[in-house]
Amino acid sequence: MQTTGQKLRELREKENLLLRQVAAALEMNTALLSKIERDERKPSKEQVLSLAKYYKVQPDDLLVTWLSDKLASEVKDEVLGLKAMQMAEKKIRDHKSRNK
Amino acid sequence: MQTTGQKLRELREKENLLLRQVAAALEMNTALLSKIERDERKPSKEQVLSLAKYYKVQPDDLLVTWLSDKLASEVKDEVLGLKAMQMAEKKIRDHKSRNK
DNA sequence: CTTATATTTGACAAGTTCAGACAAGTCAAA
DNA sequence: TTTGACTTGTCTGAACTTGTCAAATATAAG
Repeated sequence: MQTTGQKLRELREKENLLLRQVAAALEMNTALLSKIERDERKPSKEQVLSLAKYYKVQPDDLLVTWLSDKLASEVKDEVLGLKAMQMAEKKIRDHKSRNK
Repeated sequence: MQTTGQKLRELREKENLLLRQVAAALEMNTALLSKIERDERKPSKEQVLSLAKYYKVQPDDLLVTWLSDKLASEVKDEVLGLKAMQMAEKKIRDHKSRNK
């Protein structure tokens, strides 16, 4: 199961691109991109979308991973994390069916 | 499906207690407790535990709800929220089995 | 009505968090 | 030992949050 950072690094390496190159194309700092790829900084939604566009991949794939990173990090130290995830899932389902 | 605030309000009303009383017992501001019960402020973990103790209920019940509130709010405006929740759930499971 | 009490609201000060920048560091290849 | 790629440590400003206070509103009772 991959993180956003891992996916981004794979994408970049598959294309044989340098951090410098990608960073420049997206007008972002090289060190920052390095940190993002190593999950030391969380990219913004906009950054994820820009990167998906740049690498020409489905934005949704990256976005789901990115969101799941945020969720997982929220409960990573919590014993009750899994139970909470399941309850949250129900809440989302309910919330959705309410807008139908 | 209830929020932490809703549960707390139910608990208090079941005991016929005033905001003022509960707040005083926990050394917290009345306005703050009011906001927490209406989900206008998110209680800290410590506050949730204090409240559980005060009302003499299973801390875990409240804690799971509290955590799930945080998770749900993280994805509430996201179309891909549900998919992300499911991926996050896998991540948690993996993470757990790794510590076995 | 008037008063008393409970709760809510809005605005703000203080505190916390974190992305992003920069400079210095490591590492590998040549 | 120089060069280029990436990483690391540190700092700052901006955005967000929390808790408090004072004022507003609601509710009940006389």
